[in-house]
Amino acid sequence: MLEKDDFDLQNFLPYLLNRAAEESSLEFQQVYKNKYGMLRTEWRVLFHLGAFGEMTASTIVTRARIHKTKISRAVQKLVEKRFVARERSEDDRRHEFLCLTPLGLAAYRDLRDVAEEYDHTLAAKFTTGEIALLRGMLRRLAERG
Amino acid sequence: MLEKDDFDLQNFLPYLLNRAAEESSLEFQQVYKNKYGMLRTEWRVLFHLGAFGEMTASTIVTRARIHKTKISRAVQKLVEKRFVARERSEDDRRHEFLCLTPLGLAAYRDLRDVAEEYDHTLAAKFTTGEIALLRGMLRRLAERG
DNA sequence: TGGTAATGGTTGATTTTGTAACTAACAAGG
DNA sequence: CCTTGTTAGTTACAAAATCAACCATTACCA
Repeated sequence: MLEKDDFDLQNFLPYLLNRAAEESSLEFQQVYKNKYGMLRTEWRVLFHLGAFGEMTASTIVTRARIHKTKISRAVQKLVEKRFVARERSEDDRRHEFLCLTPLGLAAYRDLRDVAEEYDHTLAAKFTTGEIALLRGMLRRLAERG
Repeated sequence: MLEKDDFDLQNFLPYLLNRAAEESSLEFQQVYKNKYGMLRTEWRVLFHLGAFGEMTASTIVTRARIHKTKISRAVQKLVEKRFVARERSEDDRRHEFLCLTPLGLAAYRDLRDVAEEYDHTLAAKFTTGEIALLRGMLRRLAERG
């Protein structure tokens, strides 16, 4: 009934990945939450627009693999906060281009700097080679499939 | 306004870790969801009890780093499903020991086998040495602090 | 003892998410 | 043109997560 067994939960990759992701996101999460009242999806949208420039919501859906309802609501919030502006395409009135406002750009740049520093802190726990390998492996694991 | 910049979002560790975690958990999630109607926290509690044996809710809180209200509700669900039995300690009546029922043990063993196979599939994308290094790095990233 | 704090766990109110159904705009074939 | 199908994005309602306040029990200590 209260048996014990040798399955190595601590090494089960999905569990390990989730735990590492949660733990390593905690501090950075506090920053965009406390400083800008943003949720994770909002942060991701902001960063996509900041890093890659103007794009539509459905492009973000594809690139970030986030469900369209989450994106839709995140964009609404960001528009309310005046971080993002939307503009309907004249060619195809279904498309809506999103881009950062000056206010959104300032927030993005601020958070980008925090993110870069945060990334360095995490990376400092390992050697350069290890970190490069880790990023490569994570990218492969993140591929759809 | 619609500026572009060179911040490498795709290599930002917290983002990469989250994406890899989400992607690599997807399929396994379907299994415990469709087969046993379990949520992620329920699965985690089940696996903790299965892999490490009888323990209290607060021990799981500490080990798995999940908030106590989530654990509390997950345990309720598992008890309803007759997967887990609870028993108050005589020594200290605040403590409540949790353990798997025979039904819960069967579910655990079934899912453990699926998990092991799933883990092998993920690991097969890399060399043995790479995977060992990855697990080690993830464990370090998952440590609190 | 008795008062205060700490621990283990639950509950309730609010926020966020997930699922599915929906509107609007366009495309393509007849 | 008109039906049917597809794409972009929103909305409604149910499910789940979060946060704070809450018991009950035990520990500490004046």
